[in-house]
Amino acid sequence: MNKLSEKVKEIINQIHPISENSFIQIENILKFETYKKGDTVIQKNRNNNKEYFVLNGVCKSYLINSEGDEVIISFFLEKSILSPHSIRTSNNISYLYFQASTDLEIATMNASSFENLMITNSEIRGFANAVLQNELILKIEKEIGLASLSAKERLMKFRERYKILENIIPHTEIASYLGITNISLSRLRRDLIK
Amino acid sequence: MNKLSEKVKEIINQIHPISENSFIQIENILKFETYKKGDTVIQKNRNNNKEYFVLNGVCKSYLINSEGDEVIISFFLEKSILSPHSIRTSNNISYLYFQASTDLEIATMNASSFENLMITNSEIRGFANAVLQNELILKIEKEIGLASLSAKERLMKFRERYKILENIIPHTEIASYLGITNISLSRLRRDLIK
DNA sequence: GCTATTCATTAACAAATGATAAAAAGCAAT
DNA sequence: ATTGCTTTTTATCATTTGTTAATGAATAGC
Repeated sequence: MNKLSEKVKEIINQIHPISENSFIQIENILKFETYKKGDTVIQKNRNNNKEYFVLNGVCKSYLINSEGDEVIISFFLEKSILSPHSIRTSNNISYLYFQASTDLEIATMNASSFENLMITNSEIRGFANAVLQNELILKIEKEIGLASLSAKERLMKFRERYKILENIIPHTEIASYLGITNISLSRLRRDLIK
Repeated sequence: MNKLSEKVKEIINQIHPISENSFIQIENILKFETYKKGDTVIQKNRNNNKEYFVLNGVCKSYLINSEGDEVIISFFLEKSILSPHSIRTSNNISYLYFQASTDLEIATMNASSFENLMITNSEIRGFANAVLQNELILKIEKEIGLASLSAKERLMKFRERYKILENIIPHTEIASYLGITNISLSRLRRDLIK
């Protein structure tokens, strides 16, 4: 097995361990892609029929709000899975942008092929459900943070979860993710040094 | 077909129309329950193996944050579907509270039976995926609201979506849902009268 | 190395939101 | 109707966060 497949296996087993046999079924439909920093991985309102594993680098998802500003929804670090196809598309049309925040190495699967594996293999179905659960748990945690924590507390939590990002990603994007202005972020960074 | 089944059919077709034949498969596993205002529908950390349709009344989901406060996550109005089992439980253990905000009429399905229908019937699978998508879309919309709108704008959006709620639900809960204090909510209500 | 450009910080002030406390309004039980 | 209890509003003041503008730091391209 090549090194990249190995990494996919690691990601899967970290979320929901599956048998070697089940993994081989997944491996058979894996493809690999690379993106340069700034490249669009998935374009909003365009066709998309893939599932994604982030093997190396950082990817972000975002939307444009009614005032025309980018709102960062999520960061996907190395060794993680992008939001599953079933919830980020409707009729294969994406309703989010996904963009490479750094150079990216990615593994993909055809979403229909994966859906077929899910149907026939209960282990893989279990894995897919675990991914869905994790997605929602993350969203709820973020929601609770936005609804009930101060900006300073949100930044502290962000630092726990996304240690490296603060040195890699433009602060404007981190601020957007946290729901504050980049000026506020700068102020909080100073306050937290003390 | 009884009136309650009819209502379930309406809910399903509003989200993702399915054939009469597919609906009958669902109807076969429907059960009906009622709750009094204030009753717990699903208890956090307890076993749960059901899917839910809200036929009448309003249900809320919430969590207790680290400061011990209730944080309202969602409201489920009449003719809607509770967050699907797959994403609100792990090994059938719920990680959210669901409570009746008003007297409730509910239809339930055994989640495992429904999963089997999903596996064998692609229409029902399509319906289930549509429910998942809607769930995530709602979450993202809420997230964007919390991250990029003022409290006043969030209240205005809330009023568009949940017209009736402001006269039914304690304002403390609405405030919690909006991520503000009930005092702020009261202030905003006054400001918006002008 | 230099310049242009973007990104991050700082300052000063304005606006929004929170905290506390008290008053008013609504509601339920008698 | 009266009492007691809960919810909502109002007022005052403190704190947080946003806005605008200016400065400083980092970076890419030449």
